[in-house]
Amino acid sequence: MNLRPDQILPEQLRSCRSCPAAKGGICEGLGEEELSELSRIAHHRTIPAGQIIFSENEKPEFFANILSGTVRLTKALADGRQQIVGILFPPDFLGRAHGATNACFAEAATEVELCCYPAEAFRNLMQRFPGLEHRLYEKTLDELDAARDWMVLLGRKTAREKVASFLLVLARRARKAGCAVHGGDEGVTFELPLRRIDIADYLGLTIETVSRQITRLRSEGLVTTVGSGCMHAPSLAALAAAAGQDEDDRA
Amino acid sequence: MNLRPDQILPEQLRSCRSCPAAKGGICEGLGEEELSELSRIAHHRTIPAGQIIFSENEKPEFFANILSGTVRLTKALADGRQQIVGILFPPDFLGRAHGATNACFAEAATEVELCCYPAEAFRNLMQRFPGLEHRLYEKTLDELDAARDWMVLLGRKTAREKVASFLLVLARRARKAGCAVHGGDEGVTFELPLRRIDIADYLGLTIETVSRQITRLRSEGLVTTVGSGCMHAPSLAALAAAAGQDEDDRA
DNA sequence: CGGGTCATTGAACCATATCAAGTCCTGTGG
DNA sequence: CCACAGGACTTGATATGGTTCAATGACCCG
Repeated sequence: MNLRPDQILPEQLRSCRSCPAAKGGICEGLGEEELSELSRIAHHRTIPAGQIIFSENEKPEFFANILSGTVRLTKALADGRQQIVGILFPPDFLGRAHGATNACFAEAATEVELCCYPAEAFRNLMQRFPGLEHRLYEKTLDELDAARDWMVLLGRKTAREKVASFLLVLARRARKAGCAVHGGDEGVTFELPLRRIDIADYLGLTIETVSRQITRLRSEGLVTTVGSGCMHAPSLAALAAAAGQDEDDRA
Repeated sequence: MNLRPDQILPEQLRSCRSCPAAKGGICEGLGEEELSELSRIAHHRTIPAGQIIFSENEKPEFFANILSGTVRLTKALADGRQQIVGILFPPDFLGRAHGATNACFAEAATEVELCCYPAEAFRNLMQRFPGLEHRLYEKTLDELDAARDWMVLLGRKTAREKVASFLLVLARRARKAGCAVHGGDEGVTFELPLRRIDIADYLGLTIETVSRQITRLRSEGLVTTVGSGCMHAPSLAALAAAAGQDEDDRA
């Protein structure tokens, strides 16, 4: 299965052109040379739902772009209490590009497709191409902003606001993905890529409380259930109000 | 007061050599040229306790190294609820080096000394010197780790564990600053740079709960009060246990 | 149809918030 | 030096939002 570079390269580069993670991913804006070198060390991998992608305190073996699916980043206390500290969607980057060990667990919340780069080779490329490191830095700043928004949620929001905030994040993502340009406040239908237990671990609640609050938001007409694993929000503005959001906050 | 570069440079560079933020700061490991260019655009500033250093959603005018004092980064909900999303000490870097606006408020928790760089000039230097951006990226990754550790605290820890965790952070910092190499678990004396209200906003609690938990930890012998604004922890291991820490966790 | 997982609902409890006094500092002016 | 004013902190009593424990319901897959 080991192809020589000249055999594998054209195929890989072709796939880069149609990559779902090209827009917004770390590859965006890279030059021909960077992209070609990146594609040379890349390989795709599919990971079934529920599987651990890498573990905390482990030496990282690879970094990856997420091509499809949802990844949850978790940390746990000694007695088993868990907190989800990040959710990654395409075209997010997975892995801590510097440092000796992973800072948290990464698990496939759904089936996940990755475009993986061996750690050693990727770090070499980063040293050679400041533009690549620059893209990663920007992505990390965005992750830091998201983490801090979540700290506000965890520390200061009520259960209802927490659940509404979570649904709002999903709804906004879905709207952006559907790239609806209409500025109005029309409804959005979106998938729930997480089970109740994951939502609870993300929001610092119990599954029972999450369930009750979803029921409540439903009874208030802020969301409706569309079959299993799918919801519809008639008004993002109303949902944002329930989330205690700072108006224009994009989180 | 405007000096020509050849006049200001030697003085500035000399002060860089004895800079309290040199060890661990972004300047560490930079070459002569980088350092000299950085020093050329730098100016020092002292900010009294309680003053806002910059505001959320504002275009950043400068970035800075913290030379002394404590800075709190805060976010607020529309109705006034507040959450501290980060605490910065020397030699941390203050500011979001990319992006159009500040992501949160920065306030001087104590009197603060800064080494400021005008935003525009600093970003130019970053483009020219990948090594500088690399240092900043590493620092940002550390901040992200810290933010995620704090998410676990906010989402999953009890009030007692939260307060113990906070005191543990301060104690570990003080120990490291005193650079005690003795591996044993001796006591540490440290300052409390935050008032109760700040501690509460950092831990997602009320001041009353913070006060009660400190009283409780004191009565349990885990800490003692040393005058005003100073505490002593006889055993970091015991404090870590009360913090529900993952043993070797350095946060 | 049966067994498993996931989600919902109900009832009781408890940790933390809230409301309300008090106490301890610290600086200031007489 | 004392009196006292204001802020920061502590302590107490009560309320409550969210957890816990337990049962039930919905769905999927074999």
